[in-house]
Amino acid sequence: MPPVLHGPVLDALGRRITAGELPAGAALTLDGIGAEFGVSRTVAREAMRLLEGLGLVRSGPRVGIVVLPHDAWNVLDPKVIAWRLDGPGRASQLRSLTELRQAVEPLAAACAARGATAAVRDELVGIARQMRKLGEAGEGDGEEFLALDIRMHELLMRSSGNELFSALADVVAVVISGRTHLGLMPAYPEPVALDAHEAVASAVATGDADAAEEAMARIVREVRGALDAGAPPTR
Amino acid sequence: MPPVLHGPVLDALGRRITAGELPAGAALTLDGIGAEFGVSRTVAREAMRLLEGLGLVRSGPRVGIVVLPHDAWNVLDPKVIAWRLDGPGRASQLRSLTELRQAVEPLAAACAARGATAAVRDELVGIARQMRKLGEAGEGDGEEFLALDIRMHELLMRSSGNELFSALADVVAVVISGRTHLGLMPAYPEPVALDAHEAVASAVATGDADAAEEAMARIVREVRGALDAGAPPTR
DNA sequence: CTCGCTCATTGATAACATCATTGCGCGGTG
DNA sequence: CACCGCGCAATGATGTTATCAATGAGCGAG
Repeated sequence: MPPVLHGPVLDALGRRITAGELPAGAALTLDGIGAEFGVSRTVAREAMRLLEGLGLVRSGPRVGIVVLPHDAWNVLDPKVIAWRLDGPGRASQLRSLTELRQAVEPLAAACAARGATAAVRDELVGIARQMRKLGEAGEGDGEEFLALDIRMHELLMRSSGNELFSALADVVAVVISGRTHLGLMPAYPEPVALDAHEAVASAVATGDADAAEEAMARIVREVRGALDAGAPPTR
Repeated sequence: MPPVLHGPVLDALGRRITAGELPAGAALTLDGIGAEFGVSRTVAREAMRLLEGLGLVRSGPRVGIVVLPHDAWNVLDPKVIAWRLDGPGRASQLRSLTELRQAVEPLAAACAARGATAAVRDELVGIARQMRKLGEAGEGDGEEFLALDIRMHELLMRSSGNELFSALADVVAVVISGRTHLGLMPAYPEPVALDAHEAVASAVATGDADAAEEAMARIVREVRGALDAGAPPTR
């Protein structure tokens, strides 16, 4: 894919705004953007349109491009989420997203238990087995364990039969990855987490929706507990 | 607000794509769009960029603008949701969204019970009281009852203290409204629904998170049951 | 069958016209 | 003299058009 010119501009501005470096009410102009990034007004305009579509800015004659307050942002858009997970609000964003996971993943697991294909059920069981092996070997904070963890949650979300849950699969993947790379992951995972992952896999494999939901709720509760312990609420 | 020129173009194309009128793989050209809507290439391009940002299309030199398969769409974006709630996939979209509500609203209610302001707690109790009055008077399918219903759910989502839940408040409002206007609302609401709404309000008022969560789960279960009865699953 | 050419179509820039918004200054008034 | 309202001009977005560069899909030649 050719690196489209407005891409870097959009990215830079998006980061600045979501990081709070450009606070609500701050004003930009197309000429200013064009001059700073060395691009034409047209490119600056396209980046601005995208930002407008994300609810980050509003533009009007004479006023230029004004940054909107954060409650106007499309906080569910993957781009916005990615930007915020990079900036200073990382911990807070991780907490919000984990809360969303807490709401969605148990139900998604229940749906998957009802609708997953045989291939998916098999893969889940295999993943859970490997996770236990790695976890008991002290590789609970390694990349391989992380990949399995992500794969399992992604499989569950995408097999839920609900496109809205599927759309959240990438977000969940980023959150899981963020937790590991923030160093919140113990080298030896809590046995309760390994048990719960196995329980989810076998519940989905046998089509037991209630058990899958309950086991997944245990997983997410543990995640949230670890997060709170590592970074106490600052609200 | 001045009717920006690319707005109608974006809207029309978005509807066509989400409605399936332009299937995945269909190709457009900027000149074609410009000619059809009587706008310049620049405006057509801006509309296209927005569509690209929503994951509906991809564009490249020589290939024109190609419609992407639906699993690339930003199905959580409010614009996409609104379009799909209008088109032929309305019932299916309503089911998906209700499932999302089922996941999110109970937890949001629990959070609200922990963090809502005194003013919000009072308003919730008042709303529940009015809802019962209207419901028992046979106004359960009226606009006034609908407005109260929406207001209550919106208040809860926005008082959850989680911006991601807040962002879903509009979506929930549209879903509730859609249910009424699809004629799935009984003139006399189920007494269980009125009871549950009152239970949520009083649980939040007293700060009982568990009770709020449980009562909200009852509400959403009832909603989903009504939806399934009115439009049996076609998956 | 494969390589390479061609041309349609997007990507990007520039110059220009238009128009809404806003802030400032002018004049009138209490 | 202070204050308020009105209109005007500066500003910057919106939209159009023209032009060139880049690219890649399809086709034709070898």
